Amino acid sequence: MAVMRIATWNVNSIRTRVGRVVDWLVRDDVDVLGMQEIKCKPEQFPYEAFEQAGYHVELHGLNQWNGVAIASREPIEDVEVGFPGAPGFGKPLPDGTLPVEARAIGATVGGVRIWSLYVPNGRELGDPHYDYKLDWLDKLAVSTGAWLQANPGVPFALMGDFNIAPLDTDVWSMDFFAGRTHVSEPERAAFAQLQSVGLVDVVRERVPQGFTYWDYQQLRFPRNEGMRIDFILGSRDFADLVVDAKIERNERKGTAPSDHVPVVVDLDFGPGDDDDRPMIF
DNA sequence: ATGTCACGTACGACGTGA
Repeated sequence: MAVMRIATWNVNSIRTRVGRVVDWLVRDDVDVLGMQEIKCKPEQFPYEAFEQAGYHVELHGLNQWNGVAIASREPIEDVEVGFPGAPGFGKPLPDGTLPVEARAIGATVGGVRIWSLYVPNGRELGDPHYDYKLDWLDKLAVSTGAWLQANPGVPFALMGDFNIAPLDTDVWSMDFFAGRTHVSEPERAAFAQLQSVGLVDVVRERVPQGFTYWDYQQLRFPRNEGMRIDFILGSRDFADLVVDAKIERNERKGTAPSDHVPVVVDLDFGPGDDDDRPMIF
C-alpha cells in the first residue's frame, strides 16, 4: 500500500455504535482507526463485526468507563497498554498504588508507531480530576519525548480525544468557557508541551477551522456550537508522510451518532507495492 | 421541529460520567 489512511474517533460506546463505526471504516476506506471511549471490557467488544470487515482489533478496556482500541487492516504489532509513568486515579489499591485507567494503547502498524489516547476530562478547574489531567499530560509528554529520542526516524503519532481546545477559535464561545476546563492556560501549556517534545498537529495545517465534538445537549450540533478537542499529533517523520487530512463532520448526523466525529490523515509512502495502483505506466 | 446520552443495577428509575 502506498497510501495509508489513519483516523481517530471517540466512539462513545462501541457496543452502541459498532454498525456506524464499521460502516464508516469500509465506506471511507480507512486502514487504521484509533478509538476512544469504547466503554467495555474485552469480552464485551464486538470483534466479529470488525473481523468480517477485514480489521484486526487490539484494545484496552477495564470497565464501563473510558477504554481505547486500535483497529487495522494490517497486523497490529508491539501492543503497549498504558504509557510508562502514566499516573493512576481514585481509591488506592491494596498495594497503595492508584488504579491506572484504560486511557492509552500503543501499537505499530505498517512501520508507524501510533497511540490511541483518551485524556482525562478534568471536570472543573481545581477539581482533583483537573490536577490528574495535567499530571497525566505531563507524564505523557515526558514518556513521548524519551521514546522519540530513543527511536529516531520512526514515524510516530499520538491521536485521540485530548479534551483540550488549544485555540480560542476551537470553541464556539470563549464567554461560555470562561472559568471552565478545556481552555485554561495550564491545559493549553500541557498541549504545547507535547509539541515541544517534537510533535506537530498534522491536521491543523490542512484543516485550520472546524470542530470535532458537539455536546448532545442544547442543540449544540444544529447550532454548530462545538469544540475542537480531537487531534493527531505526529513526529517530523510522520508529518513528512502526510498528504491529506479531514474532519468527518457528517458522522455527527443521522441516527445515534457519537458526540465526536472522526479525524483523518492520509500517509503517502511513495511508489511501492500498491495493489490498487492502476497499471497504466 | 428538535432542548442529551450511555452505563450498571435490576425491572423502574436513579446515580454517575461526559
